[in-house]
This record gives sequence, structure tokens and C-alpha cells, in this order.
Amino acid sequence: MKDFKKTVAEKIFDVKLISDNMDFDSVYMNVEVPTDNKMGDYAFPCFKLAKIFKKAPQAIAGELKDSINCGDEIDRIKNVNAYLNFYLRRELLVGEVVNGAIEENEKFGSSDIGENRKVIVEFSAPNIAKPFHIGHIRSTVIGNSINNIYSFVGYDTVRINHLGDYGTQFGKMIVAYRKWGNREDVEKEPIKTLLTYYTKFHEESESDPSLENDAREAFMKLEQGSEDETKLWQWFRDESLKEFNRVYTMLGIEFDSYAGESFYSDKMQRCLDELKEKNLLQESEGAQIVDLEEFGLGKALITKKDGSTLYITRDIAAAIYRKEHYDFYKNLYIVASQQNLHFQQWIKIIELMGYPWAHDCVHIPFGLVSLEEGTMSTRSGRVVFLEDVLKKAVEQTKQIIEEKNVTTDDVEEIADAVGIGAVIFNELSNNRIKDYVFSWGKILSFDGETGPYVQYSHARAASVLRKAPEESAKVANGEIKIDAKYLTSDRAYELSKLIYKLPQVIIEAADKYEPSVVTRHIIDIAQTFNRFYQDEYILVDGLDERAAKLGLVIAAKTAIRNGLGLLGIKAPEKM
RNA sequence: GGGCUCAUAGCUCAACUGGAUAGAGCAACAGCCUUCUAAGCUGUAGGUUCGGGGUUCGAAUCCCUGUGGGCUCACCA
Repeated sequence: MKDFKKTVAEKIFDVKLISDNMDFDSVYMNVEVPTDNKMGDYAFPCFKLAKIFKKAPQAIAGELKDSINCGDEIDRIKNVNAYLNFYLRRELLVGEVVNGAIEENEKFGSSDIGENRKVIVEFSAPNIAKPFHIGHIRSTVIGNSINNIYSFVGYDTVRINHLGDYGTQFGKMIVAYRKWGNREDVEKEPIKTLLTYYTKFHEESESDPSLENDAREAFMKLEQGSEDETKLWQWFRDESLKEFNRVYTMLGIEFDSYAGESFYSDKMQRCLDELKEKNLLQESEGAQIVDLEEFGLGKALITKKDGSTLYITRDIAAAIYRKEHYDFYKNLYIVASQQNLHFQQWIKIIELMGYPWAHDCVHIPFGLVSLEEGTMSTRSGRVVFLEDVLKKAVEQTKQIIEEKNVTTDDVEEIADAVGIGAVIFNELSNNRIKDYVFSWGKILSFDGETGPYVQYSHARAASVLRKAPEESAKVANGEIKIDAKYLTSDRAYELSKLIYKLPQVIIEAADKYEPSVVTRHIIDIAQTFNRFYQDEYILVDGLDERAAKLGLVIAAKTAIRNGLGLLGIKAPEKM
């Protein structure tokens, strides 16, 4: 779509006084969007020019206003104090947006700035044999959305679920299972049962510290490839994945690779050798460390005194493997902010190893989820299961559908889309970095700035289009051209501008690794659409006007649907 | 104690990265369903942007400092 900001910048740059003193880019950069629609579409503040011209900025604004040639694109210019406010010819922008959105359809909002470069998105990464709880939703849903966004702006993405399927904890699990476990119970309810063993292990080890040693030994054997331990571990892993996949299916999330920590077990030695060869390893209290004190990053423990590895070793090995295997442009990690130090440490180590791509590895942190009773704790049973949250949200949606007597055969399908959409949307509506307290009340509220509100707006648009099926179809396939002069009211124009902005917003979300930017924007679109819907009757008698309005409805619907898609949320036609 | 991070309306959060009168939703109150879906729309009320300095034509945003919360600081991940 046409860049109207550039048009405005060009008009300003056409003035000789400006082009003599500034380059085009800095003019372009200084053009901004005013806080209030009444103040026009674009604004140019003249404060900075005051120094160059040694004149009051208000006076400069006044002079510039008279020397700018509006041409066909700009309707008028007003100078307010030190600002120059530009008002575009509305039908130009509206025509551009509505036709653009209709033509591009499911691609509307996308771009090709990624140039097909490879981006790895590591997300979700739950620990196997442990419950998939509400704390895991963040990495899962944020990561999925970042993947969608990167793919939409033209990157070739790879989704990796770096399962927590290795480490001393599995030594503990193996010891516990041998002592107290039985096969049938595990097969009936894998994670819950395994969890009871794990909890029992911790209880017992308080009075019997030798258990900890047994666990370390069991993990050491596992790492060395001992058959018995490997078999057990493999079984725990398979059973756990079955449960995780149930949740992923509900969320509509897929992965390209489930290469978890265990995948790198045979790549660890090479990594240790390399560290040694590059003189980075030191011995300390029997363990192997990399000293990062001079960078203010403490000491990184690479192997324990019994020689077994830790997760930092596995992350280093994984990064090297990924660079060789995928040759990524960027390698993104959607992992809680608790692990900031861990990421700083290993990325620094990669850098010290002499790999220039160290800084293409990016940790994308997010804040902590806690419960009203305190932080979540698997061991003490203070935990809310993600599956329960999703189910409850779907149930509540069903109830609401019944109360409202929605006429449809697909109650189940709609309830799934709306209930699960509500949970995902809630997760993606705030800045990643914010901590929050989980609350049933908030997650089950469907009024105001929520997923159901946005989906409802979409369904409303769909409903209007259904009332005029032939015409809508013709507008949608380009048989009827819309006349933008019917869409110049304040509401219609405001809506058009928000839709126009969507592609830029998506790029911004990619730059910031921040899905909430998209979430916020589609709330704005939905809100403005609802106001438009309220203020202006769409199915008017005049054929041209009706077609134009249907065009805008299609454009708004397209924008909302594509935006929701990036968040991983469905957009039902009815609800 | 060191490092990282957060603090904006009663509550949950925005604010185009330094711009104009700091905006939404929830909760409260008052209205709107005999034309397209009321999971909606309109209006009222609600602010010393944690305190104190500084830089700037201009600060919620940048710098210094204090306070308060969260995370983290070697054999867990």
C-alpha cells in the first residue's frame, strides 16, 4: 500500500528552504501521527528547525504552510502553534486501504522484509513428567505468536520445542519409580502419577540424603547410555508427550522439532573439548567452570564434580548444533525472565568461543505468573493446570451461547474457538515482561478488551455480509468496484486508518518481539468497527453507497481475522 | 549485599521510543434493542505518571538519587 507519510514528507521536502538544510530521511523521521484525529493525519513539528533558522518555531510553521504545494493528495494543511497538521484527501486513503485489504485478503498485513531468512523460535519447552500448568502458557502462546508474526513478515521459521527431558531430575524419577512405582498407575494417569513419585522422593530425601546420591548416579548412567535407565526414561518421555499433545491440540499449536535437552547428549563431549581447547574451562572445587567475573556474570558451572553436565552445557551445544544444522539468521528463545543470567552467561561463552553469531541468539524474556496464594509450586500442589483452564473457558462459553440462543449447529466448534481464544488473547494483551497474578475472574470475563469482544466484532461483520450475499461476494472478488467517496465520514475514515496501519503494526511487533502490539491494535480496530456499525447503517438502499460500506466491512473483517490468526486465535463467522 | 527488572485512574493495562489536552477496558452511576448480532454502543465520574533533583523549547519516557515489589547470584532446570 502507498506510504502516505512519505507523500507528506515529500511535500515538505519540496520546499527549497527545507531541502537546503535537511536530508530527506530526517524529514521523513520527523513526520509523526498526531495524538488526536481532529489534528489531522500527519504532523510535522517545527521545534528542531528553530535552531537552524534562528526563528520561533511557530513562525516557521506559518511560513512553511504557505510554501507547501498540497497537490492532489493533501486536502489541507493547518498550522497550530509549532505544528504543521496535514489532512489527506480521505477518499484516497480509504480507496487504497479497502481495495488493498480486499485484494490481498488472507495476506493482508504481511510483508517480505524477512527475505526468507531462517529464524528459529524456541518456545514452550515444558519439563516432561511434570504438569503442564498455567505458568507454561506464556512461553507456549507468546512463542507461537512470535513464530506466526515472523513467518507473516517473510521469515522462514522453525518451531522448536526444547523439551526439558534431561538432567538430574530424571535420576530422581528413576530412583523413585524403582522404589515406589508401578507400571499400571503410570499408564492410567502418567503425569499425575509420576509427580507423586517425584514429590515422595523429595519428602524421603530429607531424612535420607543418600537418595540424592542415588539420583545423581542414575542420571550419570542415563547419560552414559545404560540400557535400563534409558528404557525407563524413554517411557516417561513418551507418556508425558501424549499429555502435552492434548494441550497443544486444544491450543492449535504445532512444532517442527521436539529436539529437547536429551537430543544433545551425544553432542556434549565435543562442546567440552572445544571449551578446553579454547582455554575457557577452569577447575574449581572438583567441578568445571567458565569464569565470567570480569563481565559481571559470575561463574558458569559447566560440569558437576561427578562429570555430568548441566543445562547450560546443553544450551551451548544446542546453539552450535542449530547454527550448523539450520544456519539461522536469528535464534530466538522465549523463556522466562528468571533465566536472564543463564542466557547472558551462555551467550557470552559462545562469544568467547569466537563465534560471531553469538548475538544472533536472542533471549526474549517474559514475566512471572503467580497465584493469589503465592508463587506456583508443583511440589506443594499449589498449581493450576492449563488443561483445566482451557476446559473451563470452553464450558463457560457454551453456557453463554445457550443463554443467547445463537442459531448454529456448531456449538462445540464455536465454544472451542471462543473459550480458548479468550485464554490466549488474555495472555497476549499485555507486555510480555509484566508479572501477573492468575485469576479465574479475569480469565473468564468476556466483556470489554477481550478475545470474545474482538471475535464478536468479526462475527458481526460476517453477519452483515450474510444479509447481502451476492453483493458482498461481488465486492470481495472485485466485480463491483467501491466508490470511496461514501466512506469519508469521521467513523469510516478512522476505521480505514486503523486498518491501513496494520502492516506497520505487525512489523513493529516483530521488531519488538511483542505480540501485544498486534493484540492492542485489533482491539482498536474492533472498537472502531463497532462504533461505525452503531453510527452508520450499512445496508442502505443506495447501491453504490451500500457496496462501498460492504467493502469497508470486508476490509475490517479481514484485518481482524488476520490479526487474530497471528495470535493463534480463530475468527468464527458466527457467535 | 551485588546484578537484572517493574512502579501510570479504585483494579488490569496503553501511550507511535523525547512532542500537542496522559488514553482504553473493568468496577460505579445515567441512558440506548420495532433497520444490519446488546459478548454491543453513548455519556458521567475518576490523575502530583512512586518521592526528590537534573538535561531539554518540551519528560510518564533520558540521567542521578531515594523508596517499594518481583526475579536472580556454582553442582536443579
